[in-house]
Amino acid sequence: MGRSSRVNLDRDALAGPALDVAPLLLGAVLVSEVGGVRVACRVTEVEAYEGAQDPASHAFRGPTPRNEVMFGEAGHLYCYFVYGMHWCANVTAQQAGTAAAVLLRAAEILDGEPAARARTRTATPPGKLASGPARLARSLGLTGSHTGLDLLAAGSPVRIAELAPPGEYLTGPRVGVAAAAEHPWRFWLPDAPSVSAYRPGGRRRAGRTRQTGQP
DNA sequence: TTGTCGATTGAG
DNA sequence: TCAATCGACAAT
Repeated sequence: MGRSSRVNLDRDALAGPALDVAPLLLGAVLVSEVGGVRVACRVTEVEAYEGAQDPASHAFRGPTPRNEVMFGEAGHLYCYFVYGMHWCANVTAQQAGTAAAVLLRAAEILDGEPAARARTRTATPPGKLASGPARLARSLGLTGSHTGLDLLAAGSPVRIAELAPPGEYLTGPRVGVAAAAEHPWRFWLPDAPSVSAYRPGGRRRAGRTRQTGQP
C-alpha cells in the first residue's frame, strides 16, 4: 500500500521484549466497548516490564495464577489489582513461554469522554481522565475480568485499533518502582499533558520515627 | 494460616 | 504527607 500513516498491526510486532514493544505502543489507539459503551483513547505513556530479568515485574518469580497471561501469547490484556482499590492494565509482549508486559500509564481520550468521566471522579480535569494507570483502566472500564482478552482480535471488546508510526519519545525511570529503579524503562510522548508525574518508588517504613535526616 | 507490601490515588 | 483497602505471595 502507499504511504500509510499507520503501522501494520500484527502480533509479531508485539512478540518481542517489553523494552522494544513499549515505544511501539506510544500513540496507539485503544478502543474499549466494555459495558456496551465505546471509549477510545490514544496512549501517551507506558512502562516496560520484562520477566525473569526484571525484579519489578510480577513475573520475576515465575508463573502464578495471577501473572499467567504474561507468559502467554503477545497482544493480550493483563489487568491486576493493586493497593486494595485500583486496577491497572498491561499489554502482554514476548512469545508464549516468555513473560513480558507493557503497563499502560496514561492516555488521552479520543472518544466517549462522557462515559470515561462517568467512571472516574467528577473532579478529574478533562485532559487527565486517563492520566495514571489506574485512571486509564477505570476510564476504559477495565478490571480483572478482562484479563486475557485478545487485543488484536477484531471482535474483542477491548482492542488495539491502530499503531502510530514510530516517533519521538522520552524515557525515564519507572514510576513508583523500587526494584531496578535505575532502568529508564518508562516511555512517554513529549508534550502530552496526560503524562503522569514521576514519583520514586520505595516502601513506606512502618513506625518510621521522625527520621528527618536533616542536620 | 499469618503478615507484609504493593507497577496508586486523592484528600489534608 | 498519609490513609484507604485487599489480593498475592512469602514466611510461619
